[in-house]
Amino acid sequence: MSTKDKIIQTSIRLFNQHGERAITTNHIASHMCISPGNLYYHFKNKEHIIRQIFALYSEHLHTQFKPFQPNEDALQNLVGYLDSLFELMWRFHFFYDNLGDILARDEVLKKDYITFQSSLLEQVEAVLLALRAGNVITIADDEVTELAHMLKMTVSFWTPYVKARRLSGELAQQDIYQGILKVLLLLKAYCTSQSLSQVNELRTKYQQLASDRDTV
Amino acid sequence: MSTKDKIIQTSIRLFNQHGERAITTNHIASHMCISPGNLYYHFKNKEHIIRQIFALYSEHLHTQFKPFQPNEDALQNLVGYLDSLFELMWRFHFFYDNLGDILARDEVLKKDYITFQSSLLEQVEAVLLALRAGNVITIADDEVTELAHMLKMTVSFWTPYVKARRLSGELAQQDIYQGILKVLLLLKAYCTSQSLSQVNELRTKYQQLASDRDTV
DNA sequence: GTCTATAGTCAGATAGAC
DNA sequence: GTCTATCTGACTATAGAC
Repeated sequence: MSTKDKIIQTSIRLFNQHGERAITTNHIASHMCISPGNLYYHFKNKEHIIRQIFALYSEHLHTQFKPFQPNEDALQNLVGYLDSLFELMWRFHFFYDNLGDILARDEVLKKDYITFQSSLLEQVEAVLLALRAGNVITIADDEVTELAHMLKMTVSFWTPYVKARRLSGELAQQDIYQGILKVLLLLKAYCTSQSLSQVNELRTKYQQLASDRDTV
Repeated sequence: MSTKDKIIQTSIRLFNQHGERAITTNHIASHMCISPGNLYYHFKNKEHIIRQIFALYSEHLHTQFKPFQPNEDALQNLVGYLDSLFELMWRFHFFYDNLGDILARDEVLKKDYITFQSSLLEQVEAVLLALRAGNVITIADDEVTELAHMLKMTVSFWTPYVKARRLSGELAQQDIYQGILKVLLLLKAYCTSQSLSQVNELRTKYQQLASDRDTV
């Protein structure tokens, strides 16, 4: 792996562990056993490191989330979608721990973020409409956007919500499953009578995956 | 107003406007036209200012949220509860913009926060049970806690969610009403057939209050 | 209680040798 | 590409006069 890539990977790990604000460029360099000067050879400054991480984040999201194929099972597609989404939240949750602060310091990143979130909203709306077309949920047109926002907010802020409620900040895989359960809770309210039992089975599955802890 | 109180009020205002990280003790002092030395006469450091603000926040929450009286209209009580909650979120939203960071820097505050959130969760659960007792909602016992978490998360992170999606960070009263609508969306899914029309009326009311903008 | 002046600290970033 | 050495700037906090 190139030094540049190592800087990115180390930064992601340290940011997630200790928070973006607590980790300085010196910390990143010393964790990699390189000099601060070397780090600055590869990146103009800390903002540029974060921009690069954000690029990975949005790239991952765009490659993972293909639109549903009409002939596929809508519910099964949803499960894959959720898993990828929360995998992403797991890898980049530091970003949402400090979202306001990170965006306030970098106008360029903020613009990219807003653009990206707009397109993400449309994707989520498309998923909801596909679920409706597949008879998985029933939802009025004028509630689609509102539910999409709720889903997006839940996925974004679930990890900060969990982390804030425990003393040692470390996140576990189980916490992510709890978040998936919250998404399913949101969807459950819109399920058709045919899909309700399937969604309940899904919830049971994730409850088992999450059950190593008694949190939440 | 005492200098000490003015420091608190000015801090809240500046934190909400520009973010807690961006505002230094020097900013606070110079905005009040007092010296940094004077500020440090009244507060040991910035952490202590934030602790004091958190004390106001939790005090407000505890005084505003009386338990329901059994003979009162449960739905009407809920509306008052929501208004107070979002008033609080309006006044202290800077806290949730940077929650992870603020708590990571102050162990004492973090412990207080966790304790407070625990008791808040119980309050929300009590409200849900009261709504069920008042035939406003139907909900299974094992979903009460999960829904309470969703409500709490929504109220906490609605403002950061909104702020992150616009370039000028200023929040408007309408944004708060959009948040109330999200809470009502969550509850609507659990409404009884008797209460559904009332909740829909409530949603219409808040939609009008929020309609000066086309956001969300 | 309030001021001025300043010490201490540290993150962010650069210059120039190798 | 990488290092050492160093600088700048900003923020926190204190000392001592008024």
